[in-house]
Amino acid sequence: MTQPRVRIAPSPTGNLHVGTARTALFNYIFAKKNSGKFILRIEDTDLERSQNSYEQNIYDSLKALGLSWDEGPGVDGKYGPYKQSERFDLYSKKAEELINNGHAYYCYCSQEELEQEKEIARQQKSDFIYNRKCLEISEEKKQQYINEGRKPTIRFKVPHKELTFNDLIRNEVKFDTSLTGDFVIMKSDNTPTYNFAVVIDDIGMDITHVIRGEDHISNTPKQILLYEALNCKVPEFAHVGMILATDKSKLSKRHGATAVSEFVEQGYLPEAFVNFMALLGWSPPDGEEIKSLDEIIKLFELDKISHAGAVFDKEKLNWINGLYIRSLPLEDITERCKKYLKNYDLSKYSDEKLKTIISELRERITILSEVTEAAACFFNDAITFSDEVKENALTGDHVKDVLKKFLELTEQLDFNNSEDIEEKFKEFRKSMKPLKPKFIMMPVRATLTGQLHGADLSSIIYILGKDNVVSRINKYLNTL
RNA sequence: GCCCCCUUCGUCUAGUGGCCUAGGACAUCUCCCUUUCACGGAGGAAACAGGGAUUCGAAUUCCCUAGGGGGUGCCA
Repeated sequence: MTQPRVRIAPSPTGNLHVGTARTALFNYIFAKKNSGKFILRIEDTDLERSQNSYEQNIYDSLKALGLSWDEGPGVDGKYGPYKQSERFDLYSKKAEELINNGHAYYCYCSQEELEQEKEIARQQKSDFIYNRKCLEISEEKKQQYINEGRKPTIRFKVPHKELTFNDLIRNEVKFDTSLTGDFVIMKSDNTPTYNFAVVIDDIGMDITHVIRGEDHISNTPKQILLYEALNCKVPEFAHVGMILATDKSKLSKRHGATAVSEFVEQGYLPEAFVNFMALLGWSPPDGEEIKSLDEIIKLFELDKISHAGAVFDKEKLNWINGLYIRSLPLEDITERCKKYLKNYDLSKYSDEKLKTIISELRERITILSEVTEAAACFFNDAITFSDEVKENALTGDHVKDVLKKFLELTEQLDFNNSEDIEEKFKEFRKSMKPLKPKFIMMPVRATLTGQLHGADLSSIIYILGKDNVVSRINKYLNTL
C-alpha cells in the first residue's frame, strides 16, 4: 500500500465523544500501521452550533489519548487549511464547476414549499424525493425568483443507477440511487452541506481511506456520486459499528458521561481508555487483551473489526483502568494522583511516604478520583466514627484494654522501619491471645482511621508515624 | 412507509464447512490466600435470534421471518 492518508473529521458542536474518539483511534492505528498520515480536520460548516471551546476540547482530548495528528490545526501541511470554515471559497468554486458541466443546478424552492412536499410524502407514507422542479426552470421564472429576493441552493443532479461499493469491513454494499433525491450541496447562505464539504476536502487532502462510523453508510453513495461527477478517484471506505449504551441505543448524554474529557477528569488513565476502546469491536489475535497502543498497532487488522455495534461496558473499562493503576510505575501514578489530593496538605508527608500511601491505595481504587476519599484518613486528623464503626469495632470490654496495650507497644516500635512495625505488631497479636485477631485489629484500625476497611494496618501505622498514632489513640481513649 | 447495516454467554468477543461436548475476557457465583477491604490464585454457571434450504456434515453458505440500529435535513 502506498502511504495511506486517513482523517478524523469531528465537528465542534460538542466535546469529543467516545465514539468519535474510537473512530479516531482506528484511523490513527491504521495510519501508523501502514506508515501513513493521520489528519485532523475540523468540520465547522455549521456556524450556528460550532463553538471554540468544543474545538479546544477536541484538540485536548485527542492529545490526552496520545492520538497526535500529522496534519491539521496547529500542524500545517501542504493540504491546509484544516478547518472547513477557512475553506469556504473552495466549495463554491467546485459547486460552480458542477453547475457548468451539468451535474448540479440552482434550486429556488423555498423552505416552505419543500416542507409542504415533505408533508405530502409523509402522508402518502413514501419517501420524499425532490421533484426536480428547478432543474429546467425558465429564464423568466428564474428572474422572477431573483427579483423576489430568493436565495438559491445548489442541488446535485443525482444520476440514477445501481451503485455498489466495497466496504473494507462489510464487503459489498449496494444502493439504488434513484431512491435518493437531488440533494443540496450548497445552502442558500453559500455554505456547503456536510456531504459536499467532506468530498471536496477528502479530495483536496488526498484522503485514501475513509474509516468512519456506520451511521455514514447511507451517505456513502451520495459521496461516491460526487467523486464521479468531479472525476476524482473514489477512496476506500470502511464503516465501523457504533458504540452503544447498555440499552443498545446510541450512546448519548442521558446515559451519563460520553465525552473523553469527562472520563479523563474522573481519573481514567488515557492508556487504559485507549486499550479499552480498541477492544470495542476488535480483539487481539493472541487473546491477550491488555496491550499498549504500540502493540495494538502491530497486531491490528482493519477487516477484523466487528460489523455490529458494541455496548460501552463500563465494568470492563473499570477493570482495565484498575489494572493500569496497579501496574504503571508507582512514581507515575503518585504524580497523577496529586491532582485529586489538592485539598490536602501534601507537605505533611515526605515524597517517599506519599508514594507508600499511593502504593497502598492503588490496590483498591478503580479510578484516580477515588483516591481523594481513600486518602482522607491520612490527611484529616479529626477522625469521626459512624454508628456502624462504633458498633462493629469499638464495642466490647476488650476495646479499652487493647488500645492501652497498643499504646504501650508504640513505645517499642521503630517508626522509621515498616518491617519492624509489621514484625512487632505480629508479636503483639500473639501476646494478646486468646483474644481473636479481629478484636485487636479492628479497634486499632477504627481508632486510627475511622474506617472498618482499608489499607494494611501496619502500613497505616508506619505512614501515620508515631505522633499521629499516639495522639489519635489518646484522643479516643479520653472520650471513654 | 422506504433504503441500508447488524444478530455467538448479561457485556466485549474467538470462530470463515468437520479441530465446537462453541474458546477467552469483564461481570456474577463458590473456594483458597488473609487481621479488614482489596489484590492475587483455583473452579463453576452462562450463548450460536427463529424457520427453511444446500451438504455426508453448518455457528460458519443461501433464502425467509423476527428483533435491534442507522439513514430518509438548506445537522454533521
